[in-house]
Amino acid sequence: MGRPREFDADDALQTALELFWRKGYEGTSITDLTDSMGITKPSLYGTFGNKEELFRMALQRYEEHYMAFFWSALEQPDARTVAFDILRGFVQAQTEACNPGGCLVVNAASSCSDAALEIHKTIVERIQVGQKALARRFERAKREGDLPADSNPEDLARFILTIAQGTAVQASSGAGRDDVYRLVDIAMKSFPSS
Amino acid sequence: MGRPREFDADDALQTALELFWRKGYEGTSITDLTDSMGITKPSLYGTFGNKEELFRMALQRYEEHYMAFFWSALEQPDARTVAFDILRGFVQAQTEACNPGGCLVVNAASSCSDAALEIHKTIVERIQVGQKALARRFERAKREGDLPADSNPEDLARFILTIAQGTAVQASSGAGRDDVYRLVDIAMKSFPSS
DNA sequence: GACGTTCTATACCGATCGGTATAGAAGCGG
DNA sequence: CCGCTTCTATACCGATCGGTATAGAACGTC
Repeated sequence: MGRPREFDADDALQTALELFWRKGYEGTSITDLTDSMGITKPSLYGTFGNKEELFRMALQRYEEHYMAFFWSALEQPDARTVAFDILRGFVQAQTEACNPGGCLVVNAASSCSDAALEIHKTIVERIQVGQKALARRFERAKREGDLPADSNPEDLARFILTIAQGTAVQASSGAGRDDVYRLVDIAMKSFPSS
Repeated sequence: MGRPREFDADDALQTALELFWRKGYEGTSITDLTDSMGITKPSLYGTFGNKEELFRMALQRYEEHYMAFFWSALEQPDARTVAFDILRGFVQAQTEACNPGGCLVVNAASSCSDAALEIHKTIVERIQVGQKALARRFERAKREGDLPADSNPEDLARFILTIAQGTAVQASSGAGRDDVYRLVDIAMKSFPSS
């Protein structure tokens, strides 16, 4: 009942996601958003609440649409394949020509004026969730004899995600995909096997 | 001649540097700056020009005071020591208790509203300068037989700086110094020797 | 076709953004 | 003490920030 909205909320959210991805949370203004989404401010606030809620929805969409590879990589049979798939997945997302460069999470992790403290906390928390999940996967690998008995799963998880975060900065700075792929190959030499 | 200024410009610049370091370029407002520096806006503009010039001066001071280890590391005798010293130096600066977390350059590299495009360009350029210098050092090492003949100096330089950028994100996210030191040790396993 | 509901358009809100005009206070050489 | 210069304090500038009040337009229901 009532007047139907004249825009597709999903399309609009996707547009917002891309803006936040490219310009960060604080670097993206409401006017930027409404202009690109092709809607007016009351429509934005009526549909998405406010800027912070909109960002959180965009973040969730980002994880679902662009970070899905992470959770499927965890299901790979051996630790080395898990690590390699994760790194390749990150690089692919960060350097896709049709995507903004870098990583929405890493870009947002650095923007931290006092007003955006809550956003920053959320971002850090999302990173921790991924890191913990990867560490648990590596613990399992260690139990299964898939990683050496003297290896430290937490350290390895931190290592892999640090590489991913570093490549995000590289991608934001204009590094090419092939450059970063070779970098992943170098990093993987550190990864213990069997 | 004329009335002498009532504050120490160097102290004020240091304060500005720490603010930019912690909150990024756009996350730091003029009011934040004047409050922390203990001076008024006309004094700030009279002494430092404007916000962008102040940031550039802070950036220069940052490189001189906190990134000096980079250039002295380049003078180490072998490539492996160069790489290791650079990584340890970055981690030390990024996790020093009396410093803000992370890296001023990396934090600023991600904040990119339309208004800060020039700052972003400068930041990317500073990263490239360091990366090129390191690549040249590795080229020399290759000529000197210090690195394998089939190694790629540019890729190795990118690898080292990617680790440094990744650890900056980790440090901004609250990782401890020892955690990151162990991470450097893992990364260094990838580094070719002799 | 009137009604209640939901969306849209315009115009506006106080607060803050980076930056500055103006006037007075503090030092110098004469 | 006097200019002259330089810094400081207050008060202000237009623009933009995130967010909203109000009125009208577009639907389904009765």
